[in-house]
Amino acid sequence: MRRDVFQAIADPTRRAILGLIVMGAMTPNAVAAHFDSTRQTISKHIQILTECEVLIQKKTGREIYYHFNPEKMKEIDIWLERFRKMWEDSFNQLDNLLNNI
Amino acid sequence: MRRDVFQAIADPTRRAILGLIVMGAMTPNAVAAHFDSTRQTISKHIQILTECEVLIQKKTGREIYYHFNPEKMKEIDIWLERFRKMWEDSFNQLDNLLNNI
DNA sequence: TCAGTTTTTTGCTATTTGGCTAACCATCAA
DNA sequence: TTGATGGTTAGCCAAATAGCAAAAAACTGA
Repeated sequence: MRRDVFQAIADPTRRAILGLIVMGAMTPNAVAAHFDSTRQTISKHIQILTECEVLIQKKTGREIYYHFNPEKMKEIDIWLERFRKMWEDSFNQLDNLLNNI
Repeated sequence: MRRDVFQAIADPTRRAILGLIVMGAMTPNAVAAHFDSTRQTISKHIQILTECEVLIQKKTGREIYYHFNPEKMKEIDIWLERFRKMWEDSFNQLDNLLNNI
């Protein structure tokens, strides 16, 4: 069972969940209220996000608050690093120009 | 058939292909030489990357050179933007500290 | 034209995924 | 203790995915 951050953010629902939780820690029920899917389905998505540690759970009583973990998301940013220079590099823009002749 | 950049980079083989092609445009055969998979399988991966426009094909004779398209990859960078402040923000580091008490 | 090369397309598998319902724990408040 | 609430797990299904082998295109060069 491959469970890395890249696979985690491949699903649009999971990206939306991350977009919610980054605003502030939430319980699964609170998250599910924003979607049409059942609580069970959302719970599964949250579980996948937790398994690859992009979310961290903190139990308080019977409620579980899920927090966003910046460190894991950073991995994507780091991977993106070597590609980023392609759109920041002005030489590349010249290269694109030449290729489009 | 969902075909976006996020789904495209979910597969480790496709990430590796992108890592190769960003160094310089390549033909499918040249790409396949770097992997254990068959040429057909690599061709399919390249096709998926092309469908979501993270690769662009340029035919020269009977050879097809695949080029990296920075613009599409940029979409990931843009999506990441709102999360990025979480690991750049010094207040968040304080927040992490408080949560770990 | 014809043989050879490069690349894609076409089935065909096995596995994974995302979604559901129903059942199951754990905890809170009467 | 008992019912309600918060959350996960189990079992099932349809669709998508990744991989392969084999066939078909498309082009090159003799």
